[in-house]
Amino acid sequence: MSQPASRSDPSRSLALLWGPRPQSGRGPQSGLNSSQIVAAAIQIADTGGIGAVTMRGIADTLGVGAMSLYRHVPGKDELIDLMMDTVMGEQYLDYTAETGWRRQLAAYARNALERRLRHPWILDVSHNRTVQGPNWVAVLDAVATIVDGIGLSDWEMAATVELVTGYVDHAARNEFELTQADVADASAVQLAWWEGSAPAAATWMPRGQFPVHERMTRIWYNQDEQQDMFTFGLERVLDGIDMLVTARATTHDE
Amino acid sequence: MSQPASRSDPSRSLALLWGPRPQSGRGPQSGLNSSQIVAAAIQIADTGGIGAVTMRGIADTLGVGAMSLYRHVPGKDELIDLMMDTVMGEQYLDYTAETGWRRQLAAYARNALERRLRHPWILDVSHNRTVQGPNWVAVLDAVATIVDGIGLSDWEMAATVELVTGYVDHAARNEFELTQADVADASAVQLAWWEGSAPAAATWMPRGQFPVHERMTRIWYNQDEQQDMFTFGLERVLDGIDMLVTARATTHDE
DNA sequence: GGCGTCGTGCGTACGATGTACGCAGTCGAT
DNA sequence: ATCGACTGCGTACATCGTACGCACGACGCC
Repeated sequence: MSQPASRSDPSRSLALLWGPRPQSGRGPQSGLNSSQIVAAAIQIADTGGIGAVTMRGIADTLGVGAMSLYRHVPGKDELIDLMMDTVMGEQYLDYTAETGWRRQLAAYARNALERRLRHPWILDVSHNRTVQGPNWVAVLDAVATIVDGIGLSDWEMAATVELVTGYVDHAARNEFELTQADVADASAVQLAWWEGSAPAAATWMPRGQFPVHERMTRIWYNQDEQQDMFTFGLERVLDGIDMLVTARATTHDE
Repeated sequence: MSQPASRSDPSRSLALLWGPRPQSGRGPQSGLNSSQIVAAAIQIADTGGIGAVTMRGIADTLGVGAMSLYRHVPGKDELIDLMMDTVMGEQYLDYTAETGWRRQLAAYARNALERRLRHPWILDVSHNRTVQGPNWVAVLDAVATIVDGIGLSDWEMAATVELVTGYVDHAARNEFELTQADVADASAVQLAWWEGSAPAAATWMPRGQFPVHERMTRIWYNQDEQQDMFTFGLERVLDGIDMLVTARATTHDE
């Protein structure tokens, strides 16, 4: 994929995401379409991460030639935009079963976390790609609807949605990292270093120099803590929003 | 750089980050060292993003051959670990000039935001790299020290630090994105689409289908709003933490 | 039916990137 | 002086995205 240096024309992605599906013309009937390509790409990403997604790999999975993909998807950038919007389609949109904005936001957050953990490569797709397709927009609209009418200004609503979605991304990232074998390995190595149990640790580790950090390290590197940490952080964020909403209601009452 | 698929042995990075600098031996005196390589890499990244950092590019900048870099840095993964820790060294560590944990956390957050905006490529380095060097650990220790002794358990402290640092990452990402020409371009295109002013918009855009999202879009895509949004979000987070700290103090008083 | 054009699949080739391997030369220890 | 450690780096290779153009099938027009 293109690194965060530059990317292709966003109009190409927008046309793909929102435009009508191309109708068959005078040429031979195609045995391939963009949905199949996107699905294969998602499957590969789910298994091996975003880095494992190559045009050749997708072509192999589909049993076609690599270059034939380009008849249906203009480029890899566009393909990734399509992938992102496709998985966005898995996001639950209706939270009215929960009463009150707070419960609804919490439900959204948990659902969003699940989806990220099911497709953790989402977290590794550069955020330089803000081309939003129908599913993505629907999700944002659903979240924004939760905080609509609770007494916040449009600006505050926009900032609140951003705060919550950003929190989910961050939390998912942390939780996912510790499930990765190589990251778990790195964490284990570092934890061992800090605890002085690694062979070379005694040579270099400045034990005692970062006392608070040492106390925190055992918690940060413990995979079993992450679920509770998600809840902790979410409650803090919701508490903060709650204070604002309450202040708004109080001001409004006067 | 290696995509989030797998990465090199973390011990190599740890040894580089924490171990002693290699002493000159019997060979010719080297005109090159890892610090120069890291500095050149950071300069390239600051200018063109993390994607612009290539071993050949670094070698060109330093006027040496690409392969000679490998005498000093085992691989690109390790180089990036070094880069990360080096810029971490720019983070201010002493916030005692501010009174109270809340002001101190806010000061840390602002300083951390600045650093990220100065080196935005940080945000694009995969978080699969959790190998922490001396500077990184010092930063975490400093933040953790701010919340030490305010009545939270170790676990709560760890979660609080995670919440705040995650918030800064997310806020920086949003703020930085909108300064990027290509992202600004994508945003402008999309905003035009949503406002119906783009040439092809009338054909495909489902105007009216996502009413709340449409109201939010103008705010989200407006670069001038981001600074205020950072403050908004930070205050909400700090409010949430404050509620907990207050609750702890109240419980303690009883 | 024949011809021309559109549309599909895809092989070849190329630029870009990380890095394994090994050569040539310098330096220090014996 | 010799040998081994150490440095710089050229060559080559694997991998990856994709430009270009060939071959063939399908459709519309005459």
